[in-house]
Amino acid sequence: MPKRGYHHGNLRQALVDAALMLIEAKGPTGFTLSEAAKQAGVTPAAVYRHFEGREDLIAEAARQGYEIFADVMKYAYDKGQPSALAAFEATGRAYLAFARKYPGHYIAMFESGISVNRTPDLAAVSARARGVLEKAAADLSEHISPDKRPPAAMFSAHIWAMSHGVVELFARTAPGSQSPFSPEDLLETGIGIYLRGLGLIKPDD
Amino acid sequence: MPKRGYHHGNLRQALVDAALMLIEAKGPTGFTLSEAAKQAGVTPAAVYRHFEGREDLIAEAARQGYEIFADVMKYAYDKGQPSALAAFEATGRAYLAFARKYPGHYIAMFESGISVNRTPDLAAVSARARGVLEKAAADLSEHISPDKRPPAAMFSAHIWAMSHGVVELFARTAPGSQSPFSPEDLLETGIGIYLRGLGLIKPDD
DNA sequence: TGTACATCAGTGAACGCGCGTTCACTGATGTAC
DNA sequence: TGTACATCAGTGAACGCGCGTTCACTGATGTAC
Repeated sequence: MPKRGYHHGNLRQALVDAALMLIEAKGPTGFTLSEAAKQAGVTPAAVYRHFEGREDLIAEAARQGYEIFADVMKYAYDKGQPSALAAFEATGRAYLAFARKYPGHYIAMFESGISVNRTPDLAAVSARARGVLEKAAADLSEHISPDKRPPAAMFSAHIWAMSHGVVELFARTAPGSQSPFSPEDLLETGIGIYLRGLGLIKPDD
Repeated sequence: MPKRGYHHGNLRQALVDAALMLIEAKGPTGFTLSEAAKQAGVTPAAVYRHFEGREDLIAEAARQGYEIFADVMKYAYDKGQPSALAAFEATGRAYLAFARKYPGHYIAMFESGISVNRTPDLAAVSARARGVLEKAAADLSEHISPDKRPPAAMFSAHIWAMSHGVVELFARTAPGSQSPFSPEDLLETGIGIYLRGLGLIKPDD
């Protein structure tokens, strides 16, 4: 911690970080402006130099989350190239890894109730994230014979839903309490079975 | 609305109903004891004749939700008999139907942050609900050759996760805004592809 | 290099609010005789 | 059938609390000359 005089130096980001910690620790409900300010070593009123209010601060936390999320997904996608299948599976793993590594961001993004259409910024970055997943799905979709190919947006939605469901139901609780399987295993096998259903993995592989 | 004297008559249930309405309308955060009391036409203090406090009231709402949920799932399961496949698919549809029809209960159960282990009652009824899904999965699992059969608890978890994900991501927003597919279609096709992956549906069906 | 001044980022006191909860109370209901 | 009394379900006033937000302010910083 650098010495701190009257001026903070980087209060804006310090507040976002504090908000993320609080959200992670106590849920989006538990987060309060005052506490975030206190944790950043500053009066509640100081927050208003940098944000319009409580909601605005959460939105910024979510925005940064989407930014990281989109990057992470893109990186996984690229790494899986040139195999469409490998790229797709990698994004699935990346989803869960993101939720685990950035729980505060994840909660701000998906559980805080802030709308993705709150600001153009937020809408843009969330669209970018969704775009990566849909691109991965579209690539993969090329390998399915056209007559039995579901829309790419549909199966990217399936995978997104399963990933989100695994996070919410099985990755959030005390380890091992909810289910005998790790979230990673659950998602890996789930996606595997699903892809087999699409004929993209050999039945006996 | 029956006439109301000094005594309410059925305040306990009236409070639960008010809580459900409020939760549905404003999320688990928006719900307050005082407002629920007001909506039931009663002083906030009266709540304490029937509940230990705010949390206790939410827990009761969740408990009633699990009760309905378990019944609904069981009914769907029974209706699908004697076909294990039909029974399983019916429970999937019932899941989504429940989330749609009882949004307040659903939120109280899965998004309010109350622990299922809060009381023995709550734990029991939630276990009953999960039991139905696992039974349906176990039945179905009989039709998979033993050497390539995943644990029943695992694929019931897969389906639960996908169902929950569909509800959270696609069934909660303004109709049609989030996705070009209806949640029902999404879940139906998703489960279909998944079951095909397990070899339980013919590849070209 | 030194000084005057504009700009900016924080303070701290105050606000009104609605919350959950408590308490002594009172009005209504039901039951024993 | 009537009366006394116990029980119960509500009232209403009060509480302390922490919240988000506002305001006039002041201390620190940077820049023009």
